[in-house]
Amino acid sequence: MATIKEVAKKAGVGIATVSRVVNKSGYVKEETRKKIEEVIKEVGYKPNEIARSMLRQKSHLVAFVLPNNTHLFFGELLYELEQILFQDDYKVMVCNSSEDMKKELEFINMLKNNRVDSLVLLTNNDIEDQIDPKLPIVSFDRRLEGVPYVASDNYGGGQMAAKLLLDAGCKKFMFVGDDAQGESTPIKTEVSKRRIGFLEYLHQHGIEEVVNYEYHLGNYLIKPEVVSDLIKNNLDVEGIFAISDAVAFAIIKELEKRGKRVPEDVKVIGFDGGRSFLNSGKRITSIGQSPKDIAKALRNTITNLYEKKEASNQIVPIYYAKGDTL
Amino acid sequence: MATIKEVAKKAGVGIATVSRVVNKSGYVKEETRKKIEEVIKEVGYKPNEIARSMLRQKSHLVAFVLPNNTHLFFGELLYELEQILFQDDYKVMVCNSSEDMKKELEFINMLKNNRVDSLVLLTNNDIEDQIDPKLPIVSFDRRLEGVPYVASDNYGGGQMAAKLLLDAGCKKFMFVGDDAQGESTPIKTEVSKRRIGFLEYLHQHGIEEVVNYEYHLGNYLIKPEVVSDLIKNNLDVEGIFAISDAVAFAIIKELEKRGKRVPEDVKVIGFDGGRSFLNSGKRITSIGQSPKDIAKALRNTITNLYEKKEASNQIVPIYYAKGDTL
DNA sequence: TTGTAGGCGTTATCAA
DNA sequence: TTGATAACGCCTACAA
Repeated sequence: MATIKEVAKKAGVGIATVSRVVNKSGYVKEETRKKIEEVIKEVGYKPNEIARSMLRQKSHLVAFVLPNNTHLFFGELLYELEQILFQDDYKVMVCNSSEDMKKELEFINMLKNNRVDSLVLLTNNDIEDQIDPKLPIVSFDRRLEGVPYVASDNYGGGQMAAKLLLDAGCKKFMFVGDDAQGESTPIKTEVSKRRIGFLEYLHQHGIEEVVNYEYHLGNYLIKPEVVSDLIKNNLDVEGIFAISDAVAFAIIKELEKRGKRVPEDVKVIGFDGGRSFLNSGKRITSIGQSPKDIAKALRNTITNLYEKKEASNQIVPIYYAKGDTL
Repeated sequence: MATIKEVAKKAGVGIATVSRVVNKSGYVKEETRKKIEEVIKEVGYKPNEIARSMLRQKSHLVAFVLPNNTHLFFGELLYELEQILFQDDYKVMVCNSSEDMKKELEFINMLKNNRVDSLVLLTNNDIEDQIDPKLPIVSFDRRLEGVPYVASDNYGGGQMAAKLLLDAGCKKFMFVGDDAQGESTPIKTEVSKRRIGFLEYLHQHGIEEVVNYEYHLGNYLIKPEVVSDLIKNNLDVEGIFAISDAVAFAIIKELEKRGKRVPEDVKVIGFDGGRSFLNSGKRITSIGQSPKDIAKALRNTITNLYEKKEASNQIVPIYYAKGDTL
């Protein structure tokens, strides 16, 4: 790779002049510019971004630490984030933690060394006290002391689900989720607010008794046996809100296996937007999160953090994704 | 961020000594080492990887240019590649081109500037003559003049599909794919070999007449009308090989809509491994590609390219992914 | 309008 | 055993 020095020598000028041409800064005689541009084209010179990074103390790199980019919603988020940051000339490093906290910390460390401009963190681990709030971290769907965050309007989504089921005439309700609120871990992700919004809305509308099923967090999967038992023991439920489309899907399958019709006998609402299960025949009615809007919010938060040195949190609106299960 | 200089000053030594401690190179008196290590911990010093990159002329960065990381198979490949390169301390930059050739070229350019150690390219565009073979590029499922490549054994996969359908007793066959061999574009991706392997195997076994349907490439999607017409006009076909699970899925749905039973009346084989359609009720029988093995092959090719300065191509074995449609 | 020189944070070489 | 010092490639005062 040609360097600025070689270009300068070949053009018979000083490196500063070449730099001026490359960066279109300062005055350069037209003739000199022409000459230099010729040489640049000839040798295929491109400024070395690493050297620039060092000088500017800015790498134009953003890291995205997430559990797994093959999870559809996370993948979408990665995609949109990359797309939007591309416009600002940022590159995105993917960092799959596979939910492993040790790996998350390793990433955070590596990134510190790499002087990444910003790190977007998506984690469910008990990592809070290991994070230095001075690092340029932005968290998604999770509040961490001193770290700016972006989250979907999970609470509003829970309320919306409750309202929809209520308006559809349901009398008996159930929530199913793995947000692990409470006992097993001290973690409280923003996702828990789906449950809270749902329950509170129902309470406010006179519904006291709601089946609230909470299973252990892990890989975003729910075990078939668990679903089976759950449905078997609650065959009188008419409206179900599941914490994700994946859980909703599992529930619907089980309901149908037991002879219940969806949505005639039981109505089911998922969360994420229903895009994951387009192949399942039935489109899941869902509370949608927009990866694109979230990506935009993340971009803004990153920019704020970097340019204005101030934290700014953002709640991204959710939307009603009509499907066939309500 | 503390620098080596600050550490040196604080420890009352020269920077070279600190460097020796950090890199465990050269001799350092035990006492000095202790002192320096203390200071390092105290100020939280981490060597700046950017400065190191500049000196070493190596960035420890690999870029993966692909159409879209939300496409399941590509997402899996990204995931596995990231996992495997993580072991070697490489970071992976995602570069979604959205099939846009201009963007692909922009990425390649950016990466040149960023002195990325290697770039994995996955493209279906007519990009061949715009690529400088001197760049550290590794191509997946596509041969480009002078560029080392990794590909699945697409030809073998086509043969395997043919054998399976033949062994299952099918008499009349069809291939459906968007590999766009021929007319509309000069591109010939490795994926075309699925078709070729399939057809050649059948010919070799005395089957002359095979319905060979080729639709236009674009977004890896097949239009419902196209599938509908296709099936309507070929209701006597008994064995179908689709270029991807997505196409296979569309075909199966259409077949069932028209009262054909799968696999009783018509047998269908897809390509990719059937993982994308686990929710569709029926598991698609498929020729599987292993993202993990491909990632390993890519890693090896990258390493070869970098360390031995020589190109080495690799064909990754496919496997039989048994499902319900054969 | 142009060139020289200093510095970004490291590592490696060479004296001391 | 240790410490200056010269790179790595670039940008930006400051001088000329």
